[in-house]
Amino acid sequence: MSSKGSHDSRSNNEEWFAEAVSVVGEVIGFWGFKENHGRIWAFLYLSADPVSTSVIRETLKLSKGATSMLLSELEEWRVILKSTQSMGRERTYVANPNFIEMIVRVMERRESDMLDQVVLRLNTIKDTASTSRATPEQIESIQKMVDLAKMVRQVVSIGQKLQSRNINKISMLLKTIDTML
Amino acid sequence: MSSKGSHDSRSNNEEWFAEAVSVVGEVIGFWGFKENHGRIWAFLYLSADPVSTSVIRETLKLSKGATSMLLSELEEWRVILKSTQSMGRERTYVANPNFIEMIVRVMERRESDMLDQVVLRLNTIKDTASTSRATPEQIESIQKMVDLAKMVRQVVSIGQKLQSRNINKISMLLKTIDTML
DNA sequence: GTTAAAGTTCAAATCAATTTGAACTTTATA
DNA sequence: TATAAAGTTCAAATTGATTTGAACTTTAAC
Repeated sequence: MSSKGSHDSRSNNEEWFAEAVSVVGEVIGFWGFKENHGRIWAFLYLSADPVSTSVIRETLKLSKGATSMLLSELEEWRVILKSTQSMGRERTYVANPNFIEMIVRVMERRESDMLDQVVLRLNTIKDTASTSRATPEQIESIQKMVDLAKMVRQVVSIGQKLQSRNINKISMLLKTIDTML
Repeated sequence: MSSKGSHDSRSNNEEWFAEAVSVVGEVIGFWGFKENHGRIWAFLYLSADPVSTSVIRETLKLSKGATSMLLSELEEWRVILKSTQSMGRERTYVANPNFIEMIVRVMERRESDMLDQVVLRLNTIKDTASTSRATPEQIESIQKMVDLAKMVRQVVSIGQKLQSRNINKISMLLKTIDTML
């Protein structure tokens, strides 16, 4: 009766599976996204085959509305992908397996506009301050904040370039940098 | 009447000053801390002299309780420092001017425990999965998540080492890395 | 083109994070 | 050491984020 699809019956109802989904959810939640973004991604990442919307919804105990919104956000960010094969008339999804790409793309999207805006606003503030009775120290402080915002932007842009590389290569690069310091 | 201290009467009631405090608050809030942590830090950073608790409270429109809690958190993180000189019987504070130290210290504190726990939990999950009917692909997926968590830890540790250096040096390092890619 | 299942939207409900303020403790000066 | 101002604590209130589900739109099988 319960073995309609191939997913209920496999590992996704095991203890370790639920725990893994939960850990990833917590981490993603900690890092400023919704816990359920992480849970969905982890569920798909640990599933061998594409998973249908209803299986996601039922396994993770989400409402129809939440499932729809979360899936379209994740897809927009390319953290998950629509699979070509579909179960009946439902869509199915797979995880984008490239961790770095996923993290960086989402970070980039979130931070870039914000950082650009901050630089703009701080520059305007600096101009206004210059024509007011701000001290040179205050102008300098604002400039330092501009510099920091620009530096963070630089880090994000490096992250972008790292996208295509795998974790081992990046780890090696990081070790090299570490010994340079 | 209102010129008891030296702070009301200076630039902290100017438009650009309020705007700067607000921008920093938004950024800090965006980056997972409380907006008021950022507002207090910015206020102190842009003030020439140590600022008393009551001036902070009144300028930023915070309650007594909130002010107390926010200040002790910021101080615990060494984002701000108690000044030796005090206004009457009140404490006064100054900003820790080292941006990088501030950001990295707080990041480090927030992420480190979490990452260690994640690595631990994922390793436990991997063990359990191995003795269950998890596929080799699933075990490998979990291993990749462990590797990622460890890599992020590495990044945090590099950040720690960058602490003492200034923004220009780091910017140059980042440009070097960027061209290496 | 009907129809029924899947997907979307968004206002209301729920849940979580932050702030308040009154009661309390600590501290400094008289 | 008495006292009054500063600082702390934490339960309740507020504010903000997330989720739900009912009404709606889209899609694809017939």
